[in-house]
Amino acid sequence: MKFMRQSRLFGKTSKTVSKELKAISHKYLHQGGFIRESTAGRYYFLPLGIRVRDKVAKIIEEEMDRAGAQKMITPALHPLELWKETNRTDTAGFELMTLEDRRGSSFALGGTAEEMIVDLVRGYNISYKDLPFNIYQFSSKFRDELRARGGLLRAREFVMKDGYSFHANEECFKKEYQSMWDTYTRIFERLGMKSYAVEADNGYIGGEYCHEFVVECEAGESVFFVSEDEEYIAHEDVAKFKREDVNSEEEIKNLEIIEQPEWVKTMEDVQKHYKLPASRFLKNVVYKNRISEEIIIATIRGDLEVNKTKLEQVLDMVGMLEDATEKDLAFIGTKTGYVHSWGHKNCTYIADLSLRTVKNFIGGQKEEKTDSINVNYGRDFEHEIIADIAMAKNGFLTEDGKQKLEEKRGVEVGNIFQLGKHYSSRMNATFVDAEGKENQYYMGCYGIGLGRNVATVVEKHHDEKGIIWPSQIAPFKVHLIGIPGRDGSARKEIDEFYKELQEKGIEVLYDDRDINPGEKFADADLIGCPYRIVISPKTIEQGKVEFKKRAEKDAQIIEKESLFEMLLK
RNA sequence: CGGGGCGUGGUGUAACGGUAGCACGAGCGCUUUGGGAGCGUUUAGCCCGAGUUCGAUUCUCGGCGCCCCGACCA
Repeated sequence: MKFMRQSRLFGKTSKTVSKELKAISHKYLHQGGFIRESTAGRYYFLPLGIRVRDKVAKIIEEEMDRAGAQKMITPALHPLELWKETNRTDTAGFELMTLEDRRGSSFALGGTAEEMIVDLVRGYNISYKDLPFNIYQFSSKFRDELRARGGLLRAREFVMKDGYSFHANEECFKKEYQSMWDTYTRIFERLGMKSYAVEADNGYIGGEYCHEFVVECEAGESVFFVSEDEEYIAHEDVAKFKREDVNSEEEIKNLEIIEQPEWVKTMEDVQKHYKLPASRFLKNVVYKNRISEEIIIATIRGDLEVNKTKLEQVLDMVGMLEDATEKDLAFIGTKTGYVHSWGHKNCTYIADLSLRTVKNFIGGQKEEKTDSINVNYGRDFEHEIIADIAMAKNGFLTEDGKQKLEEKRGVEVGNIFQLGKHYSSRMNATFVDAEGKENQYYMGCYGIGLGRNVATVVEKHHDEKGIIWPSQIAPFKVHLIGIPGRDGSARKEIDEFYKELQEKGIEVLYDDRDINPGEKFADADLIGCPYRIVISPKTIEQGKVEFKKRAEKDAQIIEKESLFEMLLK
């Protein structure tokens, strides 16, 4: 539908909004009559909202098609056995939603569709001649998020475009990865947003590398780091950085156990007590593998934080680590504040690279009244594993030490994953190669959440009065405001003008409601169509129309002809 | 799952151990008509359950739901 009388439109605007809605996109989309809450994280898309979302989907579809991908659709209920094949009933980071049918068959409500697609593909006799291909769908995804937030920014049910590509080998995959990279960049550009392709962690999806496309904005949850030349862009989960030497000029001293007052307990206390910066202390962070129950002690320089994602990757325990409890500490014979950097039994030690940057550490083996000083990594203790398991921070240097890293925050509007043979090997999905041998597929997958993109556009394009939609995804191109005048005499001309816009094929929302002009203007600003046209006795008298861009402050009175010319351009 | 806040007409809110008030909205009438207008009138509400009490919307407990922070995740 290209036109609509506002008096007939389902879904009203509201002047007031609950102060509980904090995200600006949530607020405006609710107030403007685009969405309505059902339960936490599940939303109705009202006529205005679905128009926008459909336009976003259309842009995505156009670009996916242009890249040679093919649209299809999978069922929403996935046989649970498939998820078991890849072990994702255990590792899926979101709580998988499951249900049974009357026969007792178990299903997962699809949260992502790798298993389904691989199951589909492996059911065919596919040869290398059929490869590569990229198949995608738009479908509702169900994720039992621990916490939904920010309206459409993180929902429990949302429509996602997810694509899956199948290849004979890595080289072929890499071309597709690049193609999807370019496709995504174009999509977000067309949606009116600048995106960063951010190196990220694959998480429960699997595979070895991936990129998040992130649009910078305050409401976002993705924290990432950008080098000055923007060559290095990485999510905080994976961001690498240089650990600078803390005190390389210092002489190495002998290890000593010294007395320490009992009030010295926390990191803050020791800094106060020794009057030294945090970087001079050893810090131990304890985790437990929730599946194997193994206790992990990560030792790190006191000024750094342990990066759990990196840690899980290094230990090959993706999605399995949780904070150790007091009970877990008791299991290895200690308690909070008294975890040693060496010597505990029944646990695995791992060191961060930063331990090599400090001479004469303080701490590492703290008892009730004593602590160790002049501890040197490599001399006094050494862990089996030493790796990069630290969080980067704003202002840290890139790995080569040449540039500063700037911390940014944004919304992850899409992602592309290298999956490699993660799924094809676990699910034994093969094709026949040129030599007639069975070979596992090399795969990638590519996702974009529609609602989240709608919300992100609002986060980026609004002012204090409401939304300012980019023309290409606005619910309507033109918001026609009729002011019939005191005696209603202009009504006829306004209706005629409305008809004229329709005949010319211009998308228009016509505010024909019998309310005050001020209310119409306020709603137009809130709804945010890119062009506002006002017809009133005043404009009719001049034989012209009033025209205003939502993004601009002032209106202009122009000839109808030049208006049409501009709108049809 | 941990911490905090909250649950009153469609929306936003107030008060109170005993009668639930206001504003917006919606309906009707009149007026008004270029930035959420006015007057009158009508409409509509205490999340659920248990307990304490003569009496609970109010106090207590439990449940459910919502928002925010964290954990988690994309």
